[in-house]
Amino acid sequence: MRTDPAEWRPRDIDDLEPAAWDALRANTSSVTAGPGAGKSEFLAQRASYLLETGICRPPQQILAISFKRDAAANLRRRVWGRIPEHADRFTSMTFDAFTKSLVDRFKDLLPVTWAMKRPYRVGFSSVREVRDFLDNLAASADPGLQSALNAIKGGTFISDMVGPTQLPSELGATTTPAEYAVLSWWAQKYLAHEVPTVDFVMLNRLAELLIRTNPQLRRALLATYPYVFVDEFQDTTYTQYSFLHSVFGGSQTIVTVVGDRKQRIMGWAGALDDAFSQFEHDFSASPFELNWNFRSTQQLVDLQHRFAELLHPQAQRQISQVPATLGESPTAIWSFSTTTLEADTLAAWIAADIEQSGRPASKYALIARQKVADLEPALASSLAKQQLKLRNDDALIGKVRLQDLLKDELIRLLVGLIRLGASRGGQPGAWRDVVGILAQFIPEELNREVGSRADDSLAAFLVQLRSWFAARFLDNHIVASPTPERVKELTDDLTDLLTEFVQLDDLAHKRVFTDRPEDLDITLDAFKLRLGAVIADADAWDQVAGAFIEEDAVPLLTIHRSKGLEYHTVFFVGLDGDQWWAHARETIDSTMAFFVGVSRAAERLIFTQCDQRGSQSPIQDIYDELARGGVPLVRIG
DNA sequence: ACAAAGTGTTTTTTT
DNA sequence: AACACTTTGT
Repeated sequence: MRTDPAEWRPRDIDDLEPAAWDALRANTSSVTAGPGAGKSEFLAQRASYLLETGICRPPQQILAISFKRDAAANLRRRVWGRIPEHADRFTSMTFDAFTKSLVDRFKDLLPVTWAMKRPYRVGFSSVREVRDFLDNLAASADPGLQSALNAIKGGTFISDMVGPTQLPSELGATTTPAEYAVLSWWAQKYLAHEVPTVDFVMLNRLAELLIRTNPQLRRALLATYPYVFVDEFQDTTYTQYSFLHSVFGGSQTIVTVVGDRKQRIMGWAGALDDAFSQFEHDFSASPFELNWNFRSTQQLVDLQHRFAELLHPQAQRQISQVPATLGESPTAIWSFSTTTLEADTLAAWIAADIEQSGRPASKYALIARQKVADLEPALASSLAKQQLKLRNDDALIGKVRLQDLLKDELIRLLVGLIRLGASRGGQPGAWRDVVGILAQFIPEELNREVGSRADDSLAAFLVQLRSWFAARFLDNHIVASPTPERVKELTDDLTDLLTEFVQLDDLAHKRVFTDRPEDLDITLDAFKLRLGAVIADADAWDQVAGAFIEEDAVPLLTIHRSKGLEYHTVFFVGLDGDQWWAHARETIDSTMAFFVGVSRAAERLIFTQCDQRGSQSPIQDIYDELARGGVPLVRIG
């Protein structure tokens, strides 16, 4: 039943801050908020508000756009889990999935000039390929054009030139060298190619052309989605923004964008300088700023604020909602002579802190600016001496990065099944997770609670899986380690058993996980590789799921990969010129990256510097600001 | 054969 | 900025 808007209350959280209440009820608006403010949660609550009150009334839908797949999945899970009865009216997908789906569904409506004669292929062009194309083009061009074409950079041609160029509905004479280069690119990759090959920038332009040349299609889209959300708006590229503007600009659609100007870390990849101001201007949006911080203690918020002010002098000070529990000082800079001493000190300190606090290792994180693989060996061996594990989220498992593998829906399902099958019950979280993913095969299941078809078939399968485990003894300490052949046999059999249950050979089921069958193979290969390594090392089947996702390890990750995550204690490793070599050249972007790293910490933040790697002088401004913030510098060794 | 000059790499996502 | 690696010139 519909809730009266005045009576509506948020679910699963105590309350919203006053500014969030205002933004929740507002029309087209930009909502900016610092780290830990719960920006995605705000969008999830606004979705509940619009759907439960009937302000967004059937059959109208909300379209939520994110940049990354896991961000889109995360928002979808929150809303579907909270209001399953409205799940069919909340669409959460990535920018690229949305533009691609438009091209796939309506490609027949493309203008004659751009008609797609054959099925297209998605393919990415290397910098080398782009450079060769530009060189060839220059070689055969008029002398007047040659120097202009040669001056175009291969690395930014797609994002800076192909992206911003609107496709003309009919081809005519070109007026600038850039336009000539862009249309020649389209001619070669799309118009004249035996298999039209496009990347997501080009798909975006085709989708924009479709909407621009088919007013009835645009009207249908606007009628379906009167409410649009965009998350992480600070990282919007010019191409993405221009698409949003073409489709939803000047319409009745109510657009809500959310993000943080100070956390723009994709500038080097083409993100707009200030997407918010542009949006507020073009869409007449009302700005809102949220100021509560649900992540960090006030002391850490105050330190973060020093850097926030450097980036945005008008930044408002956040108010922490988290009580401090640590007695000692929550921040420090540790300066070492050698990398061995640095790694040993960190490892011993973490081990002692875990011993004393009982916190799991996953509440600590080692975060670096770049070149994480170079830092890994020393840190891993020092942690191993303390019986602690290091998880390098950047490591390649087959062709997949560990962090991406662990976020993959299929992998979560398979590991969840192993967890449920190998344990003696008491895994409600894993059960919910697995049923949630299974329910995607049978969407009508979302409307039912306990006793659904997904529950029944899962229970039946787990009986089978338990007997499989029971029949195969696994103890690498008592019995001699299994031979590689035996490990491979166990890995293959278990994988077959699991994928048979998931019915991965069924095309419809396959499509839930990926559009490209060859990617499924890459994911499954990576799954088997890791499963084999885990089985070879495990003492019992109930350890396998935990070892697979290494939930008891200290993660090591780059700032870019840490975005959106949080840890009790963060070690910001390598506060030196080696890791921060680009700081002088791109001070603003570099400081934003620093800000993102600093704001991952909930209660404690320790920086390290090591003479063997680099000195502090190239980032003296950061050291000065930390000193002004009262962060003590401790020399060790 | 060897030194000088040049190039690529570093932070990453999207079906 | 700094390093690894390749190409060019003598």
